[in-house]
Amino acid sequence: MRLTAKGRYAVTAMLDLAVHENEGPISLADISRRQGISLSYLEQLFAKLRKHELVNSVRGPGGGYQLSRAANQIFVAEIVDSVDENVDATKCSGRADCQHGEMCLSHQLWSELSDQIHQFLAGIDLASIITKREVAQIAARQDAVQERVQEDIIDEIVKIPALAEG
Amino acid sequence: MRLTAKGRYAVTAMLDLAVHENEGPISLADISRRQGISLSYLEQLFAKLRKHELVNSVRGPGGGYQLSRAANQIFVAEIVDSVDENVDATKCSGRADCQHGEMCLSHQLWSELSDQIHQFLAGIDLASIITKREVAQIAARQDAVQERVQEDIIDEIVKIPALAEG
DNA sequence: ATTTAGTTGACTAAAATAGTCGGGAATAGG
DNA sequence: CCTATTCCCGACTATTTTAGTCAACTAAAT
Repeated sequence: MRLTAKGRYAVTAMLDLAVHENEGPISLADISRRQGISLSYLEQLFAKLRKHELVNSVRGPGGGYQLSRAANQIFVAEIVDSVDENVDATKCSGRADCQHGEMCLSHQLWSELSDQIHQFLAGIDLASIITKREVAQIAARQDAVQERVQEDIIDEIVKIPALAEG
Repeated sequence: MRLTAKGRYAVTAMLDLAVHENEGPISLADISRRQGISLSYLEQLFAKLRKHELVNSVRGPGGGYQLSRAANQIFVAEIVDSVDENVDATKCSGRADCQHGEMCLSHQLWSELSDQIHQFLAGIDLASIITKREVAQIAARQDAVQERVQEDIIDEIVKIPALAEG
């Protein structure tokens, strides 16, 4: 899972499409003007978004792009994955350094964390970002989860005898 | 919030420190060997981690680095922020394109999403990553949250009359 | 036909990434 | 004191990614 300006551009552009969903096809020129992203760069990004079937294209005058599905069925993780061409560098397949058992530990740990982040973004759709209240609700739930996690961690810590004296 | 290989290296190295927490100072040479990250690159990363007071250094033979706090008090978001030198490109301060009200909408939406991701990573500490069971528990709860969100979405969808026929 | 707008591919400037090199300074052990 | 180890620091470099340009082409609407 990678999260760069490229992914931000893609999500921003998709949000622009979602916001203007009921205005027919939206041209890249419009998005370029509104979001301050160069037209040619948008072309590259939308080539990938189209390939991954996140948008439909309409050619000719009055043409442009539309979301391929309802905004609440398009998730942030899909968008980011589409433009990032995940080469997945977290696997240490074939790496000479990564054969001796313990060595892969951190890689594996990161991989798990990475999955968490991906799942998190896979649960956020464009519609929920736009209707701000929903985002706030997700945030509230998220906070609740984290509070519970932290409580549990503290529980575990006090159980460790070695840490009794600090 | 950015998430690149650089941040992964930093988190991986910090996890290595956390795993070997009770073995005294850990040299960068050790981390380099174990994690397959070049020594000089680690030096750059640890210069930043030290500047942000996430690690302490011990010079001389037998020296190395140690976590500055307990592993359960060091959070992934801190590590990533330290090495990424957040220049925060999401704000459209001074941008000529971003003065006309509606234009900033997507930027703002992304900014909120970015905050979500940051909060998510700010709730995950090194210790909880290492004790795998806890990670699994977090994952399970995360799934539960996502299920609820998805259920809610489905609830909303069935309420939309226009979608009754598909 | 002409214009609009997507499609494609090659190319490029600038930045970030990942790493190198070479010298320092602190410190433990002999 | 000397030496090996290790952090510390800055300059330098190769590679990759980012972001963008350019040009030619195809589809469709008027």
